Amino acid sequence: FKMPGFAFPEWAYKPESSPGSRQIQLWHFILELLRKEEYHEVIAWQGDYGEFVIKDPDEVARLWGARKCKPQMNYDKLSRALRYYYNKRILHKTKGKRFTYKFNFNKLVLVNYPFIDMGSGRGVPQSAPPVPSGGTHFRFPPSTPSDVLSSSEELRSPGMYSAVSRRMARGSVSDCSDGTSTNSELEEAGAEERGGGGPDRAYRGLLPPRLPHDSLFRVFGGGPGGLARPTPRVHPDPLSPFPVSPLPGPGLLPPLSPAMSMTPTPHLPFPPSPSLPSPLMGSHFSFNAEDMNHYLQAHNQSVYNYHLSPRAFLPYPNIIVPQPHRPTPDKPSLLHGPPLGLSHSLGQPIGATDEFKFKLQPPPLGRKHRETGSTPTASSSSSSLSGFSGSSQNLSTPSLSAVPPKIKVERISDVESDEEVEVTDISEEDDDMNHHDDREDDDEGDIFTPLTPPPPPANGMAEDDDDEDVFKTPATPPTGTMPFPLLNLKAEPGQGNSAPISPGGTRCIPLKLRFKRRWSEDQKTERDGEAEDKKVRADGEEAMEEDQRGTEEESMPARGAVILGLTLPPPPVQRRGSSELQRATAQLSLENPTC
DNA sequence: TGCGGAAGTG
DNA sequence: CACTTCCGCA
Repeated sequence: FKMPGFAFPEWAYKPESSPGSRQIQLWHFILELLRKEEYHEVIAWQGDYGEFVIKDPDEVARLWGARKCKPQMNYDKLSRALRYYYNKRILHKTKGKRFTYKFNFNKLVLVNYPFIDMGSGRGVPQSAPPVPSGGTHFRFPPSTPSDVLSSSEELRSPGMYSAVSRRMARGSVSDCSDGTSTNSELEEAGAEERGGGGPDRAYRGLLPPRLPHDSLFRVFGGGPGGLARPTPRVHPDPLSPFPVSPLPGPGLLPPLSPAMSMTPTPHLPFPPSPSLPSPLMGSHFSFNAEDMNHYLQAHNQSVYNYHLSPRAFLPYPNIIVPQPHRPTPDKPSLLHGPPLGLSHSLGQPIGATDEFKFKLQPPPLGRKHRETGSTPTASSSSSSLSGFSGSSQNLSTPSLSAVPPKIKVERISDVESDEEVEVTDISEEDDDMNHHDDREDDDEGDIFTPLTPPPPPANGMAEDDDDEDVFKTPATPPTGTMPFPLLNLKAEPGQGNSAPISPGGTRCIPLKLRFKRRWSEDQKTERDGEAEDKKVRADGEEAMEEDQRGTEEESMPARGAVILGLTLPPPPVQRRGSSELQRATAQLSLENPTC
């Protein structure tokens, strides 16, 4: 079935791109620590899905400092870095719990990181060893739209660790030998062995216990065809074939639906486990055979995915993010036109496809811009954003005009990218992207809603969907950018089949905007005051964001991570790559012994 | 404790 | 870019 086709651009495979190669990023590091039992004493999953607690801040800081060769590192600094992730939407703070943060895995994130096991916490002793294979590494999608565009050349950041997994198993979290003993510990310690239990472990590692794999699977299942894929990317990139699953594991599963094959769903349709116990830690997840299977499958998928770097997707419109499985496909299309075209290809029932954008950050503001405006504070009011030099185009900045009273506007300039980004960011937006259109947007709310797990039975899901948004694919870039890809998209080369939807249009933006507005409105209503207080980022968005936060915190969790699926592109595939990749990645691993 | 601006770094 | 460093505010 499908897989074969996945091809990604070469660059996607380049080691350089991989996360590993680049400097390790804090969140990668955190994830690594979390996956190792050895470190459970210092940091561990706890609570909701992506929630983790830094039990020993100083130690974590040390480890981090060691890794980065920054002996001066301390929790204060490390925490600043973590805070920095808030804007990127990689993390957020779990209020009320000390040293507790939470990954915004909800959706996409996992694309590359399918394996992450977050949560093992509860039910299992924290230590549940991650599956050996599952490496967690991967990278988020950082790119900004612009990047994407530019990417034509290659990508820079993509990366994924993955391959390494096996190696990883061993661990190498830290490396620099700074002397801290920890390092050594890391390496060996682990091991997974612990034993425990049988199967559990296995999957445990892979996913968070609760994740809704189901959804994933479902997604996959869906469709028919897989296919979707193939749009040919316009890009020059050579596609490299995706590696076939390298993993030895369970093997691939045929089951995956073709279309989705890669695509994981972004968010789960519903909360992972139906039973969410209390939000607090308690949850237990049960492991059922089914679950196991799911995990396994997931795993498999991940395999496929794992190498991908988000960026890779960018170019490809094909990628889709699976949406909740809604049976109805329609929606998807609805959404936007297909700017990219993309995705939708899914063909699957799923309707939703989204693209996701990788960029995490919204436009948090431009740092630099401040300069200009400098009037930092003051600005506000009047500020009209003046100047941004750069791009500023201003597009519309609709809202700007209305700047609320305290808003900070920071940069709006980026316009293009920013916008999208922003939009995307907003978490809920996915929906937008997806389409959502009509119906409920609530979803969003729902999504976040605590408990609300709508347990949709099987496919249901409908509504909710989206969730997070954090990472989306690149959809259309703002300006119409959709450069090549899009266009091409449509074009699908031969593949054609798939996409029922017509690719072509632009879809996203408008929607997004819409959503935003909605959100904004809604939320604003609710919160109003607050949101504004904070800063507003650019226009309306803020509202959303904030909303999210609030809601997210608690509720979000449910959705699990998502994995995105991607459909892959074309054909070209060749597979060569996998092994190479792995190899490369393997090396990358975390180690850097030498500082 | 946690937040986030600002400046600086490679 | 992704932090790191420093710092004031809460």
